[in-house]
Amino acid sequence: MFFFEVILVLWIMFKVVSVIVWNNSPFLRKVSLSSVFTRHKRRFPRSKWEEEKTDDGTKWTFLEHKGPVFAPPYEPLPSNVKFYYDGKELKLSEDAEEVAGFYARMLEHDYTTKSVFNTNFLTDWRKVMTPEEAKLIKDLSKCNFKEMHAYFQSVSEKNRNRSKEEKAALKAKNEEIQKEYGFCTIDGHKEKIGNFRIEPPGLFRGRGEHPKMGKLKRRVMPEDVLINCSKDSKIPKPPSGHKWREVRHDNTVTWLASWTENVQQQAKYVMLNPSSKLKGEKDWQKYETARKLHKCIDKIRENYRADWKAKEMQVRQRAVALYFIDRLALRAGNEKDDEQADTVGCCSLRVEHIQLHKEKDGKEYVVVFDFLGKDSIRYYNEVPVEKRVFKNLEIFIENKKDSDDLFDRLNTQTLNEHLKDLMPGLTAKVFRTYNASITLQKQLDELTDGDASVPEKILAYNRANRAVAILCNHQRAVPKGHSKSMEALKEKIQAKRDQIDEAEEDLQQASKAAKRGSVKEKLACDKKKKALERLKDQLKKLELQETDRDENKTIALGTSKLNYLDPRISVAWCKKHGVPIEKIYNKTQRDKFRWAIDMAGPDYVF
DNA sequence: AGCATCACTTAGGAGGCGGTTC
DNA sequence: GAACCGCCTCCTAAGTGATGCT
Repeated sequence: MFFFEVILVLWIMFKVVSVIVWNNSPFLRKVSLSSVFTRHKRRFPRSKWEEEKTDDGTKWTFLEHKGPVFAPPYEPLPSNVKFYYDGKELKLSEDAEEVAGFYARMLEHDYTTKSVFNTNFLTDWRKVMTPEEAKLIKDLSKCNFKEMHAYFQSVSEKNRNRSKEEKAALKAKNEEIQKEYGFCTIDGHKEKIGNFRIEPPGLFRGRGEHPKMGKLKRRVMPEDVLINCSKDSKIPKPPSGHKWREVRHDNTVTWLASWTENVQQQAKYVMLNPSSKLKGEKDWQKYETARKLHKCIDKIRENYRADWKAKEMQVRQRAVALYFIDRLALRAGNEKDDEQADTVGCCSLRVEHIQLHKEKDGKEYVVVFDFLGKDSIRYYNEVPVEKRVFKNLEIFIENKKDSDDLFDRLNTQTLNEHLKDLMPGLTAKVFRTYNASITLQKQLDELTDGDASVPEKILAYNRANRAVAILCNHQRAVPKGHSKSMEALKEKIQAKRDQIDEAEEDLQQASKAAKRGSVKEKLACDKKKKALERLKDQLKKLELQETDRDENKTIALGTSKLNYLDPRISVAWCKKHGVPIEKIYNKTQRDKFRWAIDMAGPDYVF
């Protein structure tokens, strides 16, 4: 019976903590009493039924907007810009010309060297041709797009060289559109919309070896578009002569408009900007879930380590997968069909993606991961693991082909179901958020010297950020001309050093003169001292810049900053160390994280 | 149960812009 | 005052995970 008392006490404690956490929500402060009450009711359902009834996933009660902005209509080429087939000039029909233009623009891109891209393009292009055109044009290598390509280049050149007035006029026009279509009214607040422009037609640019690359993404018409808004709002007007596919009033979703894209048959949505309350609240919740994981992570780790010895193979696989997700911040790895690029995450790893080494480079039980993850970004990592993990992996790959699933008894659904039992709201992706944020916090503690200058502190911050980006495998292409710009920087540094040497000699002379000399000479000496100090400061700055830039060349910091790092950690660090928040977050980021900037004091801990 | 669908978050690249440097 | 360069914004693809449907 003691057992039940413990459970009861724990339950009450949990409830009390929930109320405290809930009432600390930055989003609650300006909310009316009635909605607090609604929320309160939602947190304390009297029954399962009432929970379902009240926590019905309502996202808004009023939503009004002007609908999306459509891509401008096609402008035919000037008649002097010609297309040739098999050496002969050919005037294309408008539709065929437009699609040819999509290809012509990409002539210098890598895509046009890929046969999948070219085949898909030709197939789809021929579908929009007139029967005569389609009869003639059967071989892409006989197509000459060069004049079209040159024309587009000249147009963008002209655009770049627009006069000040033209640029200003264009900017004003864009702001006008932004003002009219870029905002909506949701529950009494004016909020920015994220993507209010409908995607223009073009050629599908899948990432990696995508089987659909080069296919035609056709023009979206109002007749394709679903509008979502309040019944009692001003319903957006479709462009004249057109009508919407449907107008609905679904307040259980957050999108304002949607359509289905024709290449992959995927829904696309017009949604709110990250600065909106709706998105901010969701973001805050995400970090609160991750903090909850922090509180029980030790238990969960214990739990999966124990499961490495489980009798059931499914449980063992689950435990090893979870270990990878936790320790290496791997993604869950949903199944994919073969209409997409072949990429994997943890649960979809295949035997061919790992190598087992009993010993490698002096380390025992090393697992080498080598696979393409999201966006076909390569994940390569040599990881020494516990012996038990290693032995399990040996069992998992026994009698399997390279192309077989490593975790054949496991998928993301079963994994997430298990996680839900360990902690409410826990899914595989929470581990990524958790490990990213906790890593930032630990690294900041470790790397920040309280006495250092602000630029040095910022370097420390970037290094902590970088540690997270490496953990999450956030990569980018090496910027064009990186090595060149590094050399230039090195030269600059050398020049600065020479300058300093010179200035030092100068100063020595001046100080000699000052010792015996006049007031004037003393002043001159002081001046030189200051000049030297300035030079040294500049050198330090340059050297910091050098380290920062080189360490960063293949690592993208933005993704983790935007999606994985609890902003309150960064805000607290800034406040604690006197670093202006603008040094860490730009305008967009400050808008997105306003809730955290307002909320976190210097003592916030994740 | 097993899938398809839906909604929403996470992701890197392109291209423009604005600051810096010569 | 032009060239250069890095950063920022926009864009949209590619994930995750819940829910709906058969």
